[in-house]
This record gives sequence, structure tokens and C-alpha cells, in this order.
Amino acid sequence: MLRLNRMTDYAILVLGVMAARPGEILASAAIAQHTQLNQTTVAKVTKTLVAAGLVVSTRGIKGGYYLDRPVMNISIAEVIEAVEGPIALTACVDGVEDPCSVRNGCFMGGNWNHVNSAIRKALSEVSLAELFNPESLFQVPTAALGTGNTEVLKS
Amino acid sequence: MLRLNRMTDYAILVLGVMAARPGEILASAAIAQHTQLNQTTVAKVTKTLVAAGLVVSTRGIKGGYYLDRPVMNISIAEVIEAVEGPIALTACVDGVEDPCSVRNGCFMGGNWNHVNSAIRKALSEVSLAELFNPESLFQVPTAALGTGNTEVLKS
DNA sequence: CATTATAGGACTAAAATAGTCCTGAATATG
DNA sequence: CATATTCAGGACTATTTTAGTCCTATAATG
Repeated sequence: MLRLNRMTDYAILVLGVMAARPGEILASAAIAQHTQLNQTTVAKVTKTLVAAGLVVSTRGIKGGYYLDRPVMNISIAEVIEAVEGPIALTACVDGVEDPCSVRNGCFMGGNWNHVNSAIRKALSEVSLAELFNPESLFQVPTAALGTGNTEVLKS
Repeated sequence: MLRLNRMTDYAILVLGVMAARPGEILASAAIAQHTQLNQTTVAKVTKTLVAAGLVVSTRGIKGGYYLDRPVMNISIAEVIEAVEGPIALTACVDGVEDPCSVRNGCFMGGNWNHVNSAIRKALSEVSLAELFNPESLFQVPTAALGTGNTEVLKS
């Protein structure tokens, strides 16, 4: 399974909470409450999102976080890249000292890039707004939000 | 990074070696030699590939493995699914006892399936033949094959 | 029927990830 | 302008996942 790591999950949850409360400045404690995650974990995630420019922070007593732009304009690709780094599938052992230690001829011709860009494109074309349940976003702005659920696509 | 695990890497290498030697029955020892992987590791990979129906095995003194069909007809999606299971990105913590423990309303509407099918489609449309360097496959049928190299797609 | 090779599962080791903690810097409020 | 509050950033530890190894059973060949 090509799975997202848990931090990316959390990031999406956090962004969902923010999306449901446009205009509000949410401290990490508040986000923790809404997402039911530990505050320290939330803090870790939000720091990443700020660094990536998806979220804006203010410090001080009334400080907290808010979305830099509407979720409609944030693609899933951006979130994944913010948390996990560049979107790419790597083939071959990438930690090897010498990238191509046996160099009698690599039979991969850099063609992974085709695959990588196809995947990135697919992820770029879905916004967070599409991912979130529109009804929930519009109708349940203040209710506690729970964790989502994913149906696995069978082969 | 949405990365393939190492076993999938190995699987692709192994399939590459087989693709370069159509008609031959390769024992795991031979494959190990060509890929420069440990034989036990190769054995683990080939078992998986056999189970997935991508590779055929025969036992006994002249036993070994060979491709069930030309690499042109094997998609990357199949290889990934064989080794890693169904292709899907999971959001939300999937190990939680109760999938949606806080159920005041999940704001994900199962929309991950759109994402998942988009990715699966992208991976289904690329065959192993396209991934492998065509020149190497045609011109270097008996030379030792090395590990490949992946260029990461920058954001 | 002995030898060689795969099948399948269990177990151990290694690596990646998640979670925690600490110290420092910015800002609203009285 | 002192203080409480909140974010920033990094280091460290624990956990989980993944990779690698090993053992016993089964099948085929000469």
C-alpha cells in the first residue's frame, strides 16, 4: 500500500478543522481539542504547515493559526509535499553509497519520471475542498469533528 | 515522499532480469547473481511474484522462475499491488479500534476514493516495458545488470 | 531415492516514523 | 514594562514498520 504517513493524516485533519472555522485564529490547544490529537502532535504538524506556507501563525496571548487561503485552492499534492517532501516513487535502493554501484548498464532509463509526474498530476488536481465532505463543511461549523475513514480500493 | 518500499524495488529489478532473458528458467541463485541481491531476499521476492501470478515457478533440479507474460503486459500497478497490497492512500489513523471514534460527523465523505482511483489509473497506464530502458533490454541481454537510479521530482 | 530447487511460515534485526521534551522568541494585556 | 501565553525549532526517545534470516516441508529430475 502506498500509504500516507500518519503526520499527513493529521495535517489533513488539522486543515479540515481550520477550513470549518474560516476567520478564526485557532491555538494548537484548540485544534487539539477539535481533532482529538495531542497538543504536541498538533504543534508539530502546524509548524510544518506554516513552514510550507499553507497556514499562517501569530504568537502571543491570542495567537494561533489560520489558513492562508481557502481550501479550494489547496491541492492534496501541496499537503503531501509539505509534510512528506517531494512526491515521487523511488525505485532501486536510494541509500546506496554509489547510486549505481554495478554499472554494467542500468536498465532503467530515468523513466520513473513519467510515473512520478503522472502521480503528481493526479494529486494536484484534487483540492482539499473536494476531499472534505462539503455538507460537513457547510453545516457543522462548530461541532466537534471526528477522524475520517478511508475505503481501500481493492485491486 | 510517497515511496515504494525496498521489496517493490527488488521486485522490479528481478522482473527486469527475467525480461532480459525471455524463455530462460532462472533459479533464485541465478537471479541473485544478476541483481546482486542476497539469494534469500530474491527468494522472498519471487515467492510474492509467483503468488501474484506475475511469475511462474517450477521446482526440482532444473527449477526456477520465468515471466508469465511479456513485461509489456505487466503494469507497474500490478507489481506494486503484488508486493505492497492494494494501491491506496489512507487518510486518518487506520489502526484505530473504532474507525470513527468521534462520530459527531466525519468531514471526509469517502472522497479519498477519487484520489485513489486517479493514482491507480496513473500507475496502470505504465507498463514495465516502458519503465525499463529499451536499449538495455535489447542490447545487453547477458551482461550483468546493475541497480537503477531515480531522479526525484522536485516540487 | 538422493539431490536440487521452490513454498510457506516464524522469527530477529534494522530502519523509519511518531511522539515527547526542552529552550528560546514574539506578542497581547493589565 | 512585566508577565502570561503562544509559537519556533531542534534534540532525543519510543514505537512501529520493514527488511532480512532461518527452518521445515514439498515437488521435480535423473
